[in-house]
Amino acid sequence: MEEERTKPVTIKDVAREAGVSIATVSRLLNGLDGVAPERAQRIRDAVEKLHYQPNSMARALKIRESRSIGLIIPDIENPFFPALVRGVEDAAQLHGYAVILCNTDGKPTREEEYMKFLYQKQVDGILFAGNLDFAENSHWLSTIQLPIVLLDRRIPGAPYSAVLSANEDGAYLAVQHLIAQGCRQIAVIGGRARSPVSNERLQGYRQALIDNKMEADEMLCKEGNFSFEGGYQAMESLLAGGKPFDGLFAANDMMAIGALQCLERHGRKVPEEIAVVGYDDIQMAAWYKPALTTMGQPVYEMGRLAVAKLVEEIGGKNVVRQEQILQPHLVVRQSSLRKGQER
Amino acid sequence: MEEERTKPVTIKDVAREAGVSIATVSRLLNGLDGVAPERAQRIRDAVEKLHYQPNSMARALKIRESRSIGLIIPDIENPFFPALVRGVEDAAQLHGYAVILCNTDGKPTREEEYMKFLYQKQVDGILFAGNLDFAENSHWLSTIQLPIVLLDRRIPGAPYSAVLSANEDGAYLAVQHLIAQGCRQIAVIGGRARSPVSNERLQGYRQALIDNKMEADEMLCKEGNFSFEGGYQAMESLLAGGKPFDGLFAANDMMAIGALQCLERHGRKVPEEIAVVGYDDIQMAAWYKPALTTMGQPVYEMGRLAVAKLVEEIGGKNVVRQEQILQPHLVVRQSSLRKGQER
DNA sequence: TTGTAAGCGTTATCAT
DNA sequence: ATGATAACGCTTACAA
Repeated sequence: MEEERTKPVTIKDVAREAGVSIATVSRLLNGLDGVAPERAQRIRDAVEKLHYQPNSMARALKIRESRSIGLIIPDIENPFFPALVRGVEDAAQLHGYAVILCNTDGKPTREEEYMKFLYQKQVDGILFAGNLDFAENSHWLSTIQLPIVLLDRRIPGAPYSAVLSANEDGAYLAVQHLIAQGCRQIAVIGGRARSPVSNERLQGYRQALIDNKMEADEMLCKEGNFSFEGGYQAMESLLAGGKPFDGLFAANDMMAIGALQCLERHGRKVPEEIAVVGYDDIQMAAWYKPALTTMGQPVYEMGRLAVAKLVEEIGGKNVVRQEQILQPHLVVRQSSLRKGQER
Repeated sequence: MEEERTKPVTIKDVAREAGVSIATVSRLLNGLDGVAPERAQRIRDAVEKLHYQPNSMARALKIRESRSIGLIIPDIENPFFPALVRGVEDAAQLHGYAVILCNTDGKPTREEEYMKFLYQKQVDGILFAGNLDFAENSHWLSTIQLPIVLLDRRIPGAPYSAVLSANEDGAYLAVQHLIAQGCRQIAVIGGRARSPVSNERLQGYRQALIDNKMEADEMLCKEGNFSFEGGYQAMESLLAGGKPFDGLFAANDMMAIGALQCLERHGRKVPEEIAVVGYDDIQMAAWYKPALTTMGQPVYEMGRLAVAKLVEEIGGKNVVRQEQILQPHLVVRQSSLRKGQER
């Protein structure tokens, strides 16, 4: 019935079909007024008939915006990130942006590669949840004029807006809670050494000890790489250290669960002997046994806010650098609950 | 020292800087031979000096390929998908493709919207892990000439290649295992009614019953929407049904864990009273207590293979439609293990 | 209100 | 070996 098309249909085809110029088609499609109703209808019919879909590459090239953003995260398999990604994706879609997902494994080289990749891809902006370690010796990053919003972290010296949660406050609350449960020797497992998130949480831990006139003990401070295995190993080493402790704060839930698993293997009772608090409130925290006390964060909301801020910066207005800091909240569960056991 | 640039640097700038024509620059950058070594070096220096990054939009427009692919999935927060996404992402990156991530919540309308969105974005191909009824959409889908590879599902009537795992076989093995553990009345919780994945697993369940001369009982078959809550509700309804059963096969781990939680609430012993097998082998399956017996799939590998196939189809060669079916494997854990308790 | 035409930054054809 | 130059599909002055 209709002719077979093999080439994609362009604005030219629509114009020809409707018997108008391509400029008129373009105007109508972009919602500019000044197109006669009668021709407007003819154009709409043609669009319909030919299944015309504008080529967004051509459009992007012309108006210099691709309507896509990059999202750089360490690892989508880390249970903290899916909810974040979801928030980003939903908000981006609402604003009409496509999201290009990039996993870096936390490797600085991959972070830099992806930045360049995204820049070439002409993304309008980047949501960055990495460590930016490469930036120190990368003149390149500062020369390009690309809106960047930091997600879930503040990076000292990086001149970008950020959306994050109050990690130091959160850790402080977590440790306060342990103390309120009667813990007197509180061990801690941090994430990667250079990670700002980890450092802030460690800082909150220390501050809580100080405010409660307790001593921070180097032997009770281990590093766990934010992973299950890291948490397990750290606990192994804590136990081997011989220094007694009755509480544990882990800088994320994965490590907390690793530690829990190790404690169980060693026959140590949680929370009776050792009370445990994690961070992030991943799904598993609620389902693990014992259920894990942890700090919840408005992750999805963080994703949304970050997109909103990025879109704002892309728009060019309100380019004030700004940190949006959300408050985490304590979720008390079994792993830290010693009922009426103050001493 | 150098002039400040505010506009992005183009191939023109490089050409001027190197004192050659843009054609020569383009040739060098595209690895075509026929550029004098001396000039080649001048060009490379200019590229370096100006931090030139080719505009991939312009390139895409010209050569009609965007080097990006779309990935459509129901929900990144469902623990099955992160590993899949990871496999896709890694492979895509290796092939030089950007991945545009799209969450649909399993809603056919969103799936269709995203398809069109991606088409406009000029993706070179789509990896589709959704439920869209392709028969209804075949018209516009066939007019656009876009390579599509089905991921983790076979969709009846959809004329596309697919990478998936043998769901029917997997379910069959799972149920066989339950029977080997002595189960005689095996209940089942399926996913969404329209989901091909769910249907195949239910089919495997039924076949195993038939081959063992056991009766499938409608009262022991519930639907759980692939979610934790769905599994919980389904078990609630199973228990309320009054029909006794001593085994459960759930079409995914989330539902299995929901069911486990419900069983625990009701004080039913697993695996002694009821043995449970799930599907997917998500992280949590190993850590839940009791640890969940489940069917593992080479998820990451599926992602990789799907990208490989898609890239192949984009390349235009070997456009034979093809199903790549990977084998799932049984992971026996505590939730189904009745030691020597055959009867 | 409408059309013509000049780009956007590339690649590729054609002379030279 | 190299350089003009014409596309690619779109937006947008500028003219009419």
